[in-house]
Amino acid sequence: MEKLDKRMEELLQSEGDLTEKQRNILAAATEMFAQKGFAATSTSEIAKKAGVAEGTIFRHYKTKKDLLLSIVSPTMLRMISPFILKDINKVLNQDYERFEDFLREMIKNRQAFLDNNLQVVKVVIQEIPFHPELRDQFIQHVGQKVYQRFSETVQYYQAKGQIADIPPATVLRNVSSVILGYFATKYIVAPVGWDEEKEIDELIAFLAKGLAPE
Amino acid sequence: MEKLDKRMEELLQSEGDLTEKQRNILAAATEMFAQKGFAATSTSEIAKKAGVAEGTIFRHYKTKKDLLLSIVSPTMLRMISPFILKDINKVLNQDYERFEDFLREMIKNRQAFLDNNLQVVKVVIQEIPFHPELRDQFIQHVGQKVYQRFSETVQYYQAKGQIADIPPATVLRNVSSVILGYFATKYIVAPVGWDEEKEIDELIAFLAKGLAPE
Amino acid sequence: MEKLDKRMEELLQSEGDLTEKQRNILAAATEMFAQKGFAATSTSEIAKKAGVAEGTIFRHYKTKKDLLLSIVSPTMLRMISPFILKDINKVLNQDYERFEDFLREMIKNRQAFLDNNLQVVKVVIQEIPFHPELRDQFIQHVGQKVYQRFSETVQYYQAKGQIADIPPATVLRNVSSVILGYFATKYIVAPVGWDEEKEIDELIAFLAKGLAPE
Amino acid sequence: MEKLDKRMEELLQSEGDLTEKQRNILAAATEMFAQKGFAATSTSEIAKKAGVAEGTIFRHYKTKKDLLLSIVSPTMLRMISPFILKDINKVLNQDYERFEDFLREMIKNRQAFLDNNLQVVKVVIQEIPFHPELRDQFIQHVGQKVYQRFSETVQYYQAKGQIADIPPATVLRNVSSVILGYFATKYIVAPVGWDEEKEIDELIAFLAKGLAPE
DNA sequence: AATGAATGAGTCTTCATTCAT
DNA sequence: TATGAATGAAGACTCATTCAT
Repeated sequence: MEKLDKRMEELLQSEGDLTEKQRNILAAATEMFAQKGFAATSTSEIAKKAGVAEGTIFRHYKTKKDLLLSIVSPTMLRMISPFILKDINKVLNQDYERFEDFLREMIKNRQAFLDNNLQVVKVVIQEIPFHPELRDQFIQHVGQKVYQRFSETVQYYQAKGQIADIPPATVLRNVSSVILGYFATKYIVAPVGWDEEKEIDELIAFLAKGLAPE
Repeated sequence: MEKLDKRMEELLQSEGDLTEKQRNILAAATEMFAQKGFAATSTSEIAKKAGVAEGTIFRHYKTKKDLLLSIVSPTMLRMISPFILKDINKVLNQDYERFEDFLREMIKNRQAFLDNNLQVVKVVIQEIPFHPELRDQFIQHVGQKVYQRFSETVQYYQAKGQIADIPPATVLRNVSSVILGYFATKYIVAPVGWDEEKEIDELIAFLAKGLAPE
Repeated sequence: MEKLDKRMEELLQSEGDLTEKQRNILAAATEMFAQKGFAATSTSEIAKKAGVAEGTIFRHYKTKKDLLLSIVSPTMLRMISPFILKDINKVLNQDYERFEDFLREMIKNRQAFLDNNLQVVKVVIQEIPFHPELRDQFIQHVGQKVYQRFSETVQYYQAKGQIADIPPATVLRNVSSVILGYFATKYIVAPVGWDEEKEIDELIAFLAKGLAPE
Repeated sequence: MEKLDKRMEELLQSEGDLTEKQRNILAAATEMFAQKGFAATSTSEIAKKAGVAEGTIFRHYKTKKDLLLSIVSPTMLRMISPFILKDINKVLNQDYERFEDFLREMIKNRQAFLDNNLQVVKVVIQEIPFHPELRDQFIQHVGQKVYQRFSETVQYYQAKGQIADIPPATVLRNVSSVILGYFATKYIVAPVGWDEEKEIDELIAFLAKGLAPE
């Protein structure tokens, strides 16, 4: 955990040091990767869109793949940040009387993140299938850290009799599936007349009922 | 619907006419596309793996993209086939007393399909973000046909008092999310000690409870 | 000369034996070669336009180049036929009192030929620069036979005092240049309001005056 | 005319900016195009002969066709330069008492040009039939500018009674045909014992007599 | 630090030609 | 005789990366 935190700090703080050109490169690359995919995007396109010379990209990122990792790795960390930030996590565990409240907070928090990072998240999701290291990184972080923390939370609410006696992994699976389905619908299908409040209420009700003890 | 059926027949039956070389090409391409993605797979790799000359690929598929479409389009149709085959659908609607039974049948049926078509489905899912025509095709078929048929089914069980008064679209979303999450876990995470029967039971119980009227 | 005549007969008569498919192939190839050039025309295009299978072309013509030669060689012979047909030639020499009359007959005769063979002639002219054998063939036939026959004719009219004492080669050059310029203008530039009779009269007058003794 | 001059300046001066590699590419391409034709010359051949990597060609010329145009367009302009350079033209009109003198100057001037640009001119002539844009460019420049300027000159000498009352277009046609025939003989047939002075004298005499009033 | 010209391996695709049917 | 599937070499062009300036 110490090591992870350190690496995360490095990654996240490193973005403070970026020159404007570097930021342009990252922004351009993210946009193109999200749109056409990593493999179908050429470094010359990125350079053009970023307004820099092609050589400049390779001064900052040794290879094209390096550029991808520089985008994807910190994002993956930020995706799961609520689960690895100890302080916040403690709060989560104890601040919310009911599992529903915890869920609602979680959704709101991640929603805010998505609103600001839609493209990068798209890149992460789209590229994971093609890059084993990314997959490993993802499994290691999400599967390990998130599962661990989430389990504790679930057990907490199970102890309070709010969740049925189901394996925490199954709870995690169902909760994530439903929330992901919600986000996917909102951000990809983008239906007209989408009533956010009502949708979230229904979603939480569905989850709570489905997970409640008989 | 007639037109769709016809096109489907064409697509699906066309696979009967395939020469052995064509089948090799499709198999090799599917495998590589699933593994490395369309854009990162070269036609020379495909040719080598298929045991044919590179030129042979282009005799059968005008472009590399054409080859992708020849893999993906029929698969998309087969993915949703239970929803567009009138007869099966009727059966589904009426044969199952309880919504749970309908769900169980559905899951079994699609599971069998996945068991035989895992790779192609992987290609479909992975490539959709990068090819607008695929997305359109998908939305048109799934969003239209599946939604429509599924809605009828949902309303049928709502009338029987087994499903709460939720918009069918929301029911569809939650059901698909949970089932997809189940498949994703099974096929991607592939956890050790996976007890299929028990998982399906839990999954159906979760859905049924979550969707049941208060 | 005997050999030439024989080869010519072979070439020209051989066209009688052609099957319909062969004729289609020759016609299609001629059209495409005239339009896009030999090197830029593919055998598959020719096959398609001729309505035959690609293999069929190679059954009749061993190589693509062979097909070109089958078009070009007989045409080259027909282009210069008035000079190698002994009988006609004799007539030419003696039937026309004045050089002008000879020229007029010549132009009319070649014009008729061009009207029927414009495309093939186009191919001949366009491809000669790229195929040394064609150039050689051309020089041998035109440079040898035509020059020889035309020289006799010129000398005949020089003896009659109608042409100045210029080397026959120079006369040939100027006469051909002017006639070619005339045809080029007519067939390529194709100016509106082209009065054929008047143009020919002027052309002959120009040549006659230019070549006349002081 | 202003626009043309500008474009010409651009085209011609642009050749000053060429790097050595670019010059090598142009030289190699010209040589190969002249010898085998545009369509039959591969970019890899050009690269090899120019001593550069194949990619380098495409850094300077977006397509192979672009490379052709970069060779052909400025050459076409230089071919007709005596007719579009106002100052020279004025001189031509007035410096020469007799049409013969004008012709002699013209021939000498163009001969010098040909001596230095034989290959490029070959390319222009050989490729025009296959590239409509080239043909259009040629017709527009030669047909328009040259015809116009030459007409004025012809009318000048007609007014002086040196040329018969023939349409200037016809004069232009005959003069160009004969001069082209002269150049073709000199550069293509390249006969032994060619006496340049004598040939030009005869040629001019032929033209002058042929065009003189009765 | 930034450039952009240069590279050559690699891309998709087309080609002329062959051969089993 | 005619077909058209199959070939693999070659085509034009693009790519990620390097390096001298």
